[in-house]
Amino acid sequence: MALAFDHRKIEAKWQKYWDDHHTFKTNDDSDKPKYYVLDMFPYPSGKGLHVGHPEGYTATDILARMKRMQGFEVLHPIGWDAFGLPAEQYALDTGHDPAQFTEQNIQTFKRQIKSLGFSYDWDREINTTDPDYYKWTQWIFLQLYKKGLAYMAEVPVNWCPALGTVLANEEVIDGKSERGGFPVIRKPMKQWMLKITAYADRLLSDLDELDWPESIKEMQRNWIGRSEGAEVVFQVDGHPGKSVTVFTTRPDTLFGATYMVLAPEHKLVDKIVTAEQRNDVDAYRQEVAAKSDLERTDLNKTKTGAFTGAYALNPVNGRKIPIWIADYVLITYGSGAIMAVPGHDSRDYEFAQKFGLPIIEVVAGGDLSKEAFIGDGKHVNSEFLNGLGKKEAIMKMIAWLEERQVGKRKVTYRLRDWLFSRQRYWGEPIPVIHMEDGSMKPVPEEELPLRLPKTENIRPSGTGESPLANDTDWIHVVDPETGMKGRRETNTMPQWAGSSWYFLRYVDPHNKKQLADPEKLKRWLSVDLYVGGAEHAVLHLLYARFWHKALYDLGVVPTKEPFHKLVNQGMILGSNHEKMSKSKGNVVNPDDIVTSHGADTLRLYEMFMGPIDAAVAWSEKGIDGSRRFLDRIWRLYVDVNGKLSEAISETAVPDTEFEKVYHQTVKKVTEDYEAMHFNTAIAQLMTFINEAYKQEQIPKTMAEGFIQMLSPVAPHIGEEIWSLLGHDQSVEKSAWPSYDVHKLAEKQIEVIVQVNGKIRARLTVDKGTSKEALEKRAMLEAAIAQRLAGKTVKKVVAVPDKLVNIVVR
RNA sequence: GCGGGUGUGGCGGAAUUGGCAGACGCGCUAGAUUUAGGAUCUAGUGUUUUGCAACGUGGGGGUUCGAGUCCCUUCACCCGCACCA
Repeated sequence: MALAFDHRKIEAKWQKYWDDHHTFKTNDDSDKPKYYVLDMFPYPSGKGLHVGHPEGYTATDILARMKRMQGFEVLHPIGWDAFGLPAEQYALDTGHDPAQFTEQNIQTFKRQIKSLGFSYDWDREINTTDPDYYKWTQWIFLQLYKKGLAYMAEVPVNWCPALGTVLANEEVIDGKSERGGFPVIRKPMKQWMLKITAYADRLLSDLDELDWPESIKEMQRNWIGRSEGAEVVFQVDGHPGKSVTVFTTRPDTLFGATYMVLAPEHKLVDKIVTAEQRNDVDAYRQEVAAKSDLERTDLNKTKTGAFTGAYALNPVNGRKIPIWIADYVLITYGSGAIMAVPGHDSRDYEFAQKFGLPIIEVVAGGDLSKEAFIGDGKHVNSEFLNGLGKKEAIMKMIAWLEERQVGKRKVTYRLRDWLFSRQRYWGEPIPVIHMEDGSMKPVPEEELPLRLPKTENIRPSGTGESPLANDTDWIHVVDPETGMKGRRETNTMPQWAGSSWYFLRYVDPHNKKQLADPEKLKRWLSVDLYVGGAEHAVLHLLYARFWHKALYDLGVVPTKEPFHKLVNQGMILGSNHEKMSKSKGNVVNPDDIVTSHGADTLRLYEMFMGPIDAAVAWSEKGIDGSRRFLDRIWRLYVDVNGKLSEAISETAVPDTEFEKVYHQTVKKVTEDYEAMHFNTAIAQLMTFINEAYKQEQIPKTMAEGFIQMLSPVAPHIGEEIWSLLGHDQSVEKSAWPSYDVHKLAEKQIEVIVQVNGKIRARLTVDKGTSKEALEKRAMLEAAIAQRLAGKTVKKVVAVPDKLVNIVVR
């Protein structure tokens, strides 16, 4: 039996030690520089931890542990994002109480996370379903309400019949619910909205300051979807006082507008439709209403529409143009109406072709018999714009419109207000009372938290009322001041509410009086490093930025942005390179690996698999290899009797080669951890061990330095060997090793000699040997002289410490 | 369709500012040790070739003394958005 360490014993021992000694407790009052490193807190699902979780958690843990050793005061917390649909669905399906079921799941997650040895400050654990926590979620909502950022509106919403609730735009993907993949339909309903659009410009422009992956920033930019253009007002012919406002990015093409299109849901349609067209229009609107979002967009390649019989007057030349309705114009964007310029917009072109509407060229350069011309060119058929390019023409047209008050410059966003209410039980109650007289009254702040009542029937009614509507005791209230009767809001908040500010609560998790002490917020914000999955690109990460900015405006938080640096960990795929799923049978359970190989091995392997942000396939052999490396370290340090090996010696004198490798290792590992290049850092640790095996003796200081560098990745074995090295304090309390630049560099360097770019010889020279000397030495090499014989040297390139390249003919 | 990204051995992946392609690990081969091993140690391992050498970073072209790296073009795959006026 080969020597191997007993991971079960060691891991349990050190986990207990850390707990007993509160090794990772953060001190708010220390003078050290701060480092706030955060994981996206998990949603505690019934399935337990997935191998994807430890990837990001290990990455942040390595940084947290290294930074502590480097003298930082580190805030590294964890908690539970525990409200939300999946647990509730499961509870419904199985007859569980969601509160109980969630608590159970949290215990499972906690046990699993603890078994992996992460250095969280467990005294700061939070839970979004805890009334002491959601008190402040509700408090934030009230502040938004008071600022006019939370309002009720009757809007066409995304209604998901299967889930019995409405969903935000961000939660609908390809016409289906993000959770569960159920169909979603459009339905007008009165709902709570948060005015995220008021922050559209700041959410967009402040992205530039963030150290985030470019792809995530780009997704947010696209989601916000700023576009610049103009609003143009068209009078409706024969209906004095009635007008249609359109938004266009190409006001320069106004002379080419040959018809208008309203969204089928547009309010004006009923007022302007002519008697003879009414049947057509009604039939078309019915047809559209029956279509799902998916059918309206994805599947709909051919244009459809109906003529209203009415005409609008083009403000620029008074020309009468027909008004149509068509579902390629969306009621949710701009003003729900467009001016159609078929010559220079491919959608309008397609529509005009199909319905035989006129096409006029106003920008030269294309071939309108084939397709619309989108590009830039000289304007034609456009009176005062003729001869101008696109940019000047746009400016001139806007000036013209503004002068006559028939239009103006306008910026439009694709971003919609955030639909905030859910007709579900398992969420924070919205703290508002609807009074008898129709007014709304916020629940007084001193009455918060407004607790979610315990109730038997949590099934969504399906009518658009929350299950809370069944709880008559809870619902009915009487205003103590006026005696007026009222009814509580029965909708709850979406899952994204609690996660939009949780990183603030970690800073001061037990504060009874405030969301968090402003002084502490000042000390800890913003988050220095935030790691999590890319699936939250436009959900959590956009909502959290919005709330943070609103709180910034209220003076609650001291920074404009919550997360300075963001990193997305990649997905861990099954060994068949497919996404892990039960049905494919390729799921790896972290518990099994912790039992068979140990937590240190799992952590090491997940960091060694590849770059942190890449999707990499799981490999059985790979995890064996990581375990083998730890065994190899153990055998180097520990003898058969479990004592420190005799090879590790205080008096050993290292040879310069080994010394160099050590200093290189300190340099590379320190830099690579900082840059989150964990796979290459580990490769360097392996190189060091390979070299160490070749030594008769290893100086103790180097042996210690190695363990310090290993311990952020493999903390249990790190602590165990550290104590064998004679330390009675955790390795966490030691100072990070440093390297000596002078010991890194060799005095002698190998320089390659190329002839026509091909390597023909190698020279060993003193470091810093001049170009001229290198050239001379190269020419004298036998192998080189041979190749130069009978040829003409055209050019010699010499780069000191690198190479000599001789070009011959 | 639009936007972003990725293509390197049998596999996961390394390669500052253009300067020895393939670090490290897995797998494989051989040897040592062992009663035995799927344990451990040592050596080897891009392809072709007996060798010299030639070829080699998805394909094609270019810039350069020199290209995985820069430019053009093309193909494949992945992710996001998708009638946004």
